[in-house]
Amino acid sequence: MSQNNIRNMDEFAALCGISRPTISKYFFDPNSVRQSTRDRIEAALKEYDYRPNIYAMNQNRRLTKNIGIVVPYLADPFFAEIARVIERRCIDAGFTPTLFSSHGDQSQEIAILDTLRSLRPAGVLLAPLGRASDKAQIEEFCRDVPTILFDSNIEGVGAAFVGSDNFSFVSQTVEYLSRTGSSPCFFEMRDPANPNANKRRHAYLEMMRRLNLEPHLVKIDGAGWGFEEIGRVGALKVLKEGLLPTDTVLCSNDRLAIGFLSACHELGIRVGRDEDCTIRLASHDDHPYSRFTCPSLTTAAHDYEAVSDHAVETLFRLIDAGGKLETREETLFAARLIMRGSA
Amino acid sequence: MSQNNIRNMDEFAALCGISRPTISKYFFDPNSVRQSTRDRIEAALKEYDYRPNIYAMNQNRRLTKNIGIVVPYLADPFFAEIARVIERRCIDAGFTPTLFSSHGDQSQEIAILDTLRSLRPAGVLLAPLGRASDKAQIEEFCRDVPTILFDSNIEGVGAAFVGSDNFSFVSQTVEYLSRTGSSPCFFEMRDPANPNANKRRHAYLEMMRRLNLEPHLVKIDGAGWGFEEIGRVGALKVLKEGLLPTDTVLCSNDRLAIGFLSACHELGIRVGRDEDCTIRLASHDDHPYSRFTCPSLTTAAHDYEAVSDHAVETLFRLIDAGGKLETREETLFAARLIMRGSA
DNA sequence: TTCATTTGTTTACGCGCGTCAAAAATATAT
DNA sequence: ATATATTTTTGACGCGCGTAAACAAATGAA
Repeated sequence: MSQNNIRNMDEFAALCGISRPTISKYFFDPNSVRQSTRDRIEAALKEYDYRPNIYAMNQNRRLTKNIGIVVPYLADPFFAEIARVIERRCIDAGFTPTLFSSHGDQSQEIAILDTLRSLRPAGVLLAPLGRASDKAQIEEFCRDVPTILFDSNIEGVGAAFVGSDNFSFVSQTVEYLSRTGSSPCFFEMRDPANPNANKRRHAYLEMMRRLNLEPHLVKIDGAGWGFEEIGRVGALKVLKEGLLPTDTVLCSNDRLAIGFLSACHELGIRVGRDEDCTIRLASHDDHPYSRFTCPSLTTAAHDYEAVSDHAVETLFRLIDAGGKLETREETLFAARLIMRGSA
Repeated sequence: MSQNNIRNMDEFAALCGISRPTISKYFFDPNSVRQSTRDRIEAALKEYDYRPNIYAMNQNRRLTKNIGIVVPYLADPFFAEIARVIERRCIDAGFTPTLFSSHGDQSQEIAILDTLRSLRPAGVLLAPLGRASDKAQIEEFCRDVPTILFDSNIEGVGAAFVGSDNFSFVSQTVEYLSRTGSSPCFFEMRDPANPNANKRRHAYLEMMRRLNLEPHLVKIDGAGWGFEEIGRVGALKVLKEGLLPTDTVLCSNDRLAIGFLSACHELGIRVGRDEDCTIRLASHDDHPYSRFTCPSLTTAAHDYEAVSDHAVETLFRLIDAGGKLETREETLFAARLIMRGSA
């Protein structure tokens, strides 16, 4: 690769022997020029190592190739993992994804939307904070920027929602636990930040009703995104005070369950399905660490790939359609029960 | 806030009653204009909600206000956490941070550097992959872009390095374990991806020499960034085959230890310092989950805040100095021993 | 008041690229 | 070969802002 310092597209076009508007077209969409032309450009690209100035490009383009990815809490490996998959898909499709984390904080989420506005992205994949979100602000943002919501839904907001089917999660765990032992109580935060938590509670109640079993909700205190600690403290209290109505516990999510397991260990309570165990524990999400807890967690797994893929594909359709979809689609993917040591 | 659609800085300047060059100055540095002028601009800003076009801004600025943050593996909450702190500091200082994860992959790390070049950032905070990094490429990048390395050092590359003092980590754990029970063997990957792992091994050997104890290295197979699984499989093998030379194990890092604990649980081996336990286990990093393992992990904690703060401060100094520091600084922060249930 | 210093204004140019319209060149089909 | 469709070229303008120089105004101390 020769070390020619090419300053701008004009110079590169001259070296290619191709006009600048054609080069410009190529960089917006390599398929928009004839194959022979494309080959010549790409040959020159290899030789001269020119890259267009992204700022000058984006200043005048109707539509940038940027895509914003917003997750509520990146220190949760679940979101890190889903962000990774989404990022990959965007890059493969020729877009430039930028990752943002709200870090569990409303003002940060709003600040991110503000930043995203001035980035003028082609589209945004947004997993809202949930209850903590400023819904009016998100709604306004979605009116201006083509946005797909994922993970956590806000009714009527955004062009589509892609997530997991909470009933599928809970029905499988409840059915499994009830069939293989005593029926579960439901362990959750009193004021869950995430709307999925509410859906899971309803699913639990509905499943227990269908199975003709008595439901028990165990609600613990705590706020914020430190779910493990909230689960641990809540479990300690419940266990010490003997408030657990059954010997089978279904946690709303894996991170609470991780805290629950920690509390059990502290108190010398054995968890699992062996004879010497006094509690069975299951939960939902198939968090990346749930395989490594002691005992490993029986849980219901998200279809990460399906959610990521469908969210991205929907966004691409939305972008192609010019930012508007006829109807707001809601797509939910079923869970897969993962049986491990804890129940 | 009136809904005046302000198209550009000219219009906003007119509404302010202030010339455009002054407005331009203000947006580059609000302190560069007189207080009374600043007040007038900010009053107008409140009223009219104008935001300059970032693409037009960055196209012509000598220096953008962008800062790149690159971590090797974002699904590791350790990096997510440090990235969060760094991000915050950059925003507070008036910069626009952008977060990238190499996802444990060399080609992605190179692609990120490529992207960063065209972003023309004021500076970059880079935590390299380590052994998997293409050092020549990173070196070349650092020649062009003001860069601070953190977490994982590459000798002589970048304007400075900020990280943790591995000897401080290992000396404290080795000393503690030796003092309170039998001396530890060192459990690690055969070919660690991260240079810190090598430093920790050397520190272990050196400490054992100083304490006049016989060192034992237990090396396990495995590649990639799935440390928990590598640790679990490695521990299963070592435990089943009775290859453990002592009943006290010091893991190179917490994620391996999490896998080790998982293996112990599978085999019914109790870990901790109680009388009925057969193994003591400790490690390094104070991973966000190490508090919630069963038993909770005795470990040596990074000074997250200190590392983040110093890395950011060094970068700001570097930017102020025009991208060059007289000498390449290496700053290492000591660890803090966290005694928990596992040892 | 006077003068030096800081701060803001005016005017003008340029950055690198998107985009448009009309003309020219090339490819494809008949 | 001719006609038609597709692609590229030419030439030109504009985007929104950074920046520079010369000048004017405000400030502040003596």
